[in-house]
Amino acid sequence: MWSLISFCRNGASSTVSNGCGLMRKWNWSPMNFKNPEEFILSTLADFLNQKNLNDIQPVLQKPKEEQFGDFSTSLALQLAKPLRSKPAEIAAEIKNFFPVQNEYLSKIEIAGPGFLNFFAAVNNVYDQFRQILNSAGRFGLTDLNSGKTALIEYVSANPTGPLTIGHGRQAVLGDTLTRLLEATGYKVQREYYFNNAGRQMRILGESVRLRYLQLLGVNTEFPEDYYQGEYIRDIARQILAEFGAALKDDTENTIFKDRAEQAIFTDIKNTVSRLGFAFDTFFNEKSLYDDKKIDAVVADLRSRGLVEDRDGATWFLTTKIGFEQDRVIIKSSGEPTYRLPDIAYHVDKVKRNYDLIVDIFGADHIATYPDVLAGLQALGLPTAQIKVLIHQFVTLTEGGKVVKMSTRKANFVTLDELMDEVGVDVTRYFFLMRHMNAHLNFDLGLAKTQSDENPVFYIQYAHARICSIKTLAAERGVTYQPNLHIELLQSGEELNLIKHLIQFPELVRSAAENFEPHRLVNYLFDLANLFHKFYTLCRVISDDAALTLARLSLIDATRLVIANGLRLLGISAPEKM
RNA sequence: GCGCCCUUAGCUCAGUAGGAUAGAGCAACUGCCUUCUAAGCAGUCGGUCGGAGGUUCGAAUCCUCCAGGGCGUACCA
Repeated sequence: MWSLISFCRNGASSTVSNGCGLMRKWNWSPMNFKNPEEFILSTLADFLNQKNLNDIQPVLQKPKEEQFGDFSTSLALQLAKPLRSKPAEIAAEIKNFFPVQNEYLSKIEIAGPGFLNFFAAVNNVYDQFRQILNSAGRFGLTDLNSGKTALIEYVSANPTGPLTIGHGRQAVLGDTLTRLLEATGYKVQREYYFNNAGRQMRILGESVRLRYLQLLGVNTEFPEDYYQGEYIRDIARQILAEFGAALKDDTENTIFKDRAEQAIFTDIKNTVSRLGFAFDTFFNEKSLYDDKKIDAVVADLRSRGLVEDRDGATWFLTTKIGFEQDRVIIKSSGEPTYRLPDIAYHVDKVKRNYDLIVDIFGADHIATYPDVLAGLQALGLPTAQIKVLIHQFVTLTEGGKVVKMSTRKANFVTLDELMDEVGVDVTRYFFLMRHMNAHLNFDLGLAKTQSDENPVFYIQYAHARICSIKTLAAERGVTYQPNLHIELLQSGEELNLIKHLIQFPELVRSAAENFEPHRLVNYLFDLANLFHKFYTLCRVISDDAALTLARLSLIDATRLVIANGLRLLGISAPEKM
């Protein structure tokens, strides 16, 4: 696939034409650039500068075809119109603009209608490769956003029942995005927003109370819209064990609700912990009422003429700020709708001054966030730092058939049950492997397969294979030293692997910047593929001592990148399989 | 009706700012284990990128319209 390398010149400027007619090759000084990309982009920018075309941004791509070099640009094609010249002629001019001798490129070719194809100097590739083992566990991390803070809110399910598979996708996405943001330097706080006050929680408490009465032999009806799950009975049983029949006539029921909330939150935290992370803060909606932040938002909006009392309810006049209809924020019953606390919560978040605020919602919440952002803007607060991510739903399939996610126990409705069935690594991998905009088809049959059909193991297997080779090398008394003799790595399989490895930091950066963890999954899959190909064709431990050492460095670097990548995904990197 | 997302191989999906011959996994078929893990590798088969226009030297990608699917469009969260 073609790939965009970089849009900026990273400040590593080369010499600029000085207007005295000197060709830049005379005053070009070496050692200014980290890699060929920077060198090419800088030189292209200088070319454009000389032509007074500074508004054009040169773009580099990575051709998928080896014959088209390591980097390619269609700049000459773009310039054909402004320069009123033929692309091929412009390409030739650009090619001549590059210094003949430089340490970054081995050659430049003009191909097709006017593409410029750049071939990286192999020594430069080796230099970049050495960074992998030199950086070790830190390879792939950048300090791009160091010093910045981020808040990421996700899951945020009210404590009315165990986490479902839908929550699972969000939990894994959120955790992995956190890890990716941290890899670019952010200090990230994971927050879980919940409400233990509203109607749902009242029904929860009542559900437990009714089950408790049933356990006591009271013949009572259990309404259909109450919580049907077996976990309600479990909680009722615990209360029965502790209090006996003492609560039989207690209709106040706060004990039922409180015990239910407590038990369910414990359960949720355990599930999250199994997935491999923990939330830093749990933000209770109730605190917004206690701290009068709800009232403050209404008062503030009212003072701006954006609130009106009508039909016994309080309305947010969103039509005044460009929406099609006004929204009720306080019902005639006196209870706020979800919009009001949502706005107040976001006001609180914004005032906590994070450089980045990420909200992850399921597709069913698509309608809520425009109102929230509009509310913030109406209150004069900034929203540019807020990134709202919407993910599509999960469909469970098995044997090509959709598994209905009903409340019936027999189906895998909870995240815990899914992890019991397929394990944490598979769970995380399947939730991460698709773009979050796409509906996720979770193939239970495939996930359960502990064999070659399961893509998770393909990556892990590469890691385990490498560990096995390293063990064998040690057993045979090979003294391994990192980065020795790597110039001996010259075959196509070896160079393909090396070139893929050195892209890792850029890949991590772009996955984080675009909030797209699935890119890392695809990258690691491709990496494993390149390794397996190398493994098949190149023997690591051989009679050639120098080549053995070189290849040990290559597989060790591969192992490191796989391990670092899997760590970002929260997936284990087993040494044996 | 309106809003957001989706439509790419038989199935599940990639395709990262518009680039060169559209990729992978699964499924089907064929080879490769006396050599560091065959949970692997190599190969065959498979596509009017939902449809129609448009912009461009160049479109799966951008714009418009249409069709199909999902989710919303509450004084539910």
